[in-house]
Amino acid sequence: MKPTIYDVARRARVSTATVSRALNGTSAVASQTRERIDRAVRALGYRPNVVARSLVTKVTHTIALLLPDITNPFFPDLVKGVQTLADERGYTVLLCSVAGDASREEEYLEMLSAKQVDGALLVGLVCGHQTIARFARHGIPIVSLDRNIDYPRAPIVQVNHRKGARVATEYLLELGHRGVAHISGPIGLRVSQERLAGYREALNKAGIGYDPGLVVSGNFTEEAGYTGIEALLEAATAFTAVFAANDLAAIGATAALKDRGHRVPEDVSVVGFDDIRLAAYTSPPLTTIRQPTYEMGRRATELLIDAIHSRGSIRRIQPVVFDGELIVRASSARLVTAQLAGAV
Amino acid sequence: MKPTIYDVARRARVSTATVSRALNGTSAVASQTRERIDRAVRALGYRPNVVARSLVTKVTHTIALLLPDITNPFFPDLVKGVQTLADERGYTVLLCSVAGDASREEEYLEMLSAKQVDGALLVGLVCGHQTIARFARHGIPIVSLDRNIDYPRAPIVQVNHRKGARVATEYLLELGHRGVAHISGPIGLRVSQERLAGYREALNKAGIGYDPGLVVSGNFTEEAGYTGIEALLEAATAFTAVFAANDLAAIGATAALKDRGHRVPEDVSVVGFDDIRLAAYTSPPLTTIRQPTYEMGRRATELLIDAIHSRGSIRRIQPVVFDGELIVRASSARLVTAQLAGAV
DNA sequence: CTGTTAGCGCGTTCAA
DNA sequence: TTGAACGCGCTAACAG
Repeated sequence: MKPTIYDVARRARVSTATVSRALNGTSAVASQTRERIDRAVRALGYRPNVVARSLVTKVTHTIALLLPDITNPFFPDLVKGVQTLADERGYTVLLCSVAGDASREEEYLEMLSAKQVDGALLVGLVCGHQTIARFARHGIPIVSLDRNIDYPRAPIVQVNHRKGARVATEYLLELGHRGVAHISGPIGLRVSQERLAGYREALNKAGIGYDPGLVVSGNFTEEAGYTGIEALLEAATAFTAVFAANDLAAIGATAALKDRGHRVPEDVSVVGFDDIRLAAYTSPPLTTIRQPTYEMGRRATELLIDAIHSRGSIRRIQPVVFDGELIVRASSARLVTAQLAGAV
Repeated sequence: MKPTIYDVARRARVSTATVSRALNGTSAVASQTRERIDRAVRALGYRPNVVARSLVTKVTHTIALLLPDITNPFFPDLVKGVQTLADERGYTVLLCSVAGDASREEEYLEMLSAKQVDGALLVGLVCGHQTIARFARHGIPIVSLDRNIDYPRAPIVQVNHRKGARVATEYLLELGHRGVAHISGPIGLRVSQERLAGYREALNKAGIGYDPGLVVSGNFTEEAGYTGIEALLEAATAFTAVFAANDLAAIGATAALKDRGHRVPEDVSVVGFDDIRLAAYTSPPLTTIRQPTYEMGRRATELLIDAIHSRGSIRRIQPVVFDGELIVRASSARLVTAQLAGAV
């Protein structure tokens, strides 16, 4: 049987209250008493039962991290950031993959409330605002990452998708490209809309009219990038560059272009978004917008833990927004006149 | 305030014991009583406090997953497998990144015991056997993934590294290569040793003497692959192929070869190990040995949960070993005679 | 500085 | 089929 605080108390000839005080530093304990207790603890190999402790203190030192799918290359770095900061602050993290399924998200949220987690980090959830609000009303602090939510007291951390997309598109424009296609994410997602908006802003500023025929929507997968290019090629509107809403789609797009006999970047330039690890190693290496995912994970967790400690006394916080950074690699190149004739 | 079982009992005009029985199906309750309880539960939005429940039942329905570093591309799929099965069985997973640091591993193990997790999945830990044994003696079931441990009652899941390495090397040999270099992992790790052993077995079977000058050790990183090739080139022992102990190293090796003006695979063939997602997209796409990581995660978790349910009545289980699968891509090619002259 | 006494929210005897 | 009473292991008053 594992020793309890009672065993320690008996061995050290004190009350359990004193043991508790010695262990938690709650109030002063005579140094000789403390020593007797320490000895007893060591002799018995005693470790406080945190479940019992949580029952009375109401804190579990556990935070939940909800995200769609850990295998999305965008997430591991984020998780590491969360993990690292949680660790520094003495928290432990419960990982929940919700698979982009609203009902699963809701189930998990309910369970977390039952599990008495101290806080939750919500990444890219798709469930309705009221689901989140209901959860938050349980009194559990939340931080939303990469997703706007209505709940007023929840800090939000996100990247400036619009600006990143604009920078990417402007870069392509500066290289001389005029026919710039875009493979967007799911049209329902704010992220997709923002990136599309950034793309349009850049075109606008350059005095180039927006051509819906140059935009296809996908779902952030390689397949979507591939079929997106196919659709674009069918549509027959000429283009010499494509800005994909994420790296995976850009990679699929590159594959499709190659399969159709177009060289990247000689015939068509490709730019992605995210700078997943893979991006540096594709053929050709992918020009993209880097998201500081590790840092975002850290920052979001920091906000969450701060919120936990300030127990409700949180004023509405300004969203923390990170800027993406253009990483130029070999998948993009300056437009040359010969290229125009062969524009696809 | 969140409603407790007492609130439900009062509202349904029964005792808390009856509410408990109705909720858990522990023993029969009259259908009309049950209905009153159900109504009360819904009206109050009651959810049992699992912390309190755990204190008495001693089970938390939580398992811990300890691994070195989630950003290692080898892990996300594994985590997903774990996650998926845990979910199916009603378990939740606590993620712990131990960073390949033995003392951190030990700290975590202690904490997990205090947190009363029901079981732990240990992946690639580096701490001593006695540390694990001490933890296991707390009565917490463990499953070791990709790491042998002495503790007799712990199931082990692993891939046949030796066989995979042998298959990879044999493949290179079949392509006609004779000078096959190897970039190993840290020499202290069993994984590294096994893969090295597989490499040697293949050479042996082909009647090729083992040349220590063709083997350099790294640490499974791209950098290690890069510097490994540099060292190999300095050493001046000619080779036309290299088998890297993992994909990351293979990618680094490829980069180094290219930087030195050698073409892959025309001048040197490269084969990796793991088949991380990235492998299909490098330039050239990497030939490698695929590990069924998702399936391994599932299986390991299944074993763990079975162990939890059979509470100690577990006999020593045979290790579950998965075979790797050779995935041929463009980084490897048949040796041509012209190549021999230019062997590096 | 220390001990006594109450709970925290549940599951689980033991009677009825 | 139900309720009263107790205990899980711990922290938090309140005295002394």
